[in-house]
Amino acid sequence: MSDTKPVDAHSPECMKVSQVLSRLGDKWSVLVIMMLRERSQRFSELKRGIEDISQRMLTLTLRNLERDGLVSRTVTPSIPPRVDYELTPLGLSLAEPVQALGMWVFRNIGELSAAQARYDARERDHTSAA
Amino acid sequence: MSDTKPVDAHSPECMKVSQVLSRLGDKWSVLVIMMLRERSQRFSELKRGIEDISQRMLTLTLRNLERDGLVSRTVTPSIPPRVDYELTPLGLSLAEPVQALGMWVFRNIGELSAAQARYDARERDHTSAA
DNA sequence: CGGCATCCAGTCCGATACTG
DNA sequence: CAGTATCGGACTGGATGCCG
Repeated sequence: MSDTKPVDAHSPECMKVSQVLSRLGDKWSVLVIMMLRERSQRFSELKRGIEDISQRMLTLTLRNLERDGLVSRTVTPSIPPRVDYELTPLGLSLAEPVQALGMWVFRNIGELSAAQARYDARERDHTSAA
Repeated sequence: MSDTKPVDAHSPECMKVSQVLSRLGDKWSVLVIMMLRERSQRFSELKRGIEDISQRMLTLTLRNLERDGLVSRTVTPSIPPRVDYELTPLGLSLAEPVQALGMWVFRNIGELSAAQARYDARERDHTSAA
């Protein structure tokens, strides 16, 4: 890219980037993507895999991902019904940069936590030094 | 990479990843990071650069980034006061994977929009076919 | 100029209950 | 098993006004 003048926050492109970023930033999307990266899974597998996600939020998250074309939904009309979710090629390709970001965080957890601790400590000083 | 068993959603690492992701997912953080990627900037430069950000949100966003050690804040006690913000090395290194993600979105805007349009069209059918 | 405090609307998300 | 509907609390983000 090498955009020398980088941010035109109003271009449709930037809007889309924000949009995707806020999807990824929601509470569960990335977790779901990461779970599906390995293999397609049923609704209840995902639910168990993530544990403290509510049924409602899992449904909503999957719908959103589906809408973005990142996840596909396959209904098998048996009894009981069975629904499998899997990453589309698009979703799979997204998983890569997401993973890269995850690795960055992983590498820098220490720095991050230290910075936060420092900041909070300074905060406390200011507040208590009244 | 090549983690065969990827998601332990309850590990402190994953919590941190989520945390950072939701910071990036908030409305303005990425925009600010991208603006600072080029050069350090004053509060009002950032404000003008992003335009429809409110003063309040710019302040909050910067505080959060500062807390995470991604941005440093330099006060010059002149009159009128002057405050410069710049990416720390940590923030700069974060900008890379973020940029990668941005590029992914950029490359896939078409797919994304198409998928959304398709989904929404199907939605409308279902709803109107009542 | 930079920033905090207040107030308020909109949204997100969890708990619960019900359906095919 | 998978999903929808409803409600209520918490949080996010915008507008405004005041302060150093």
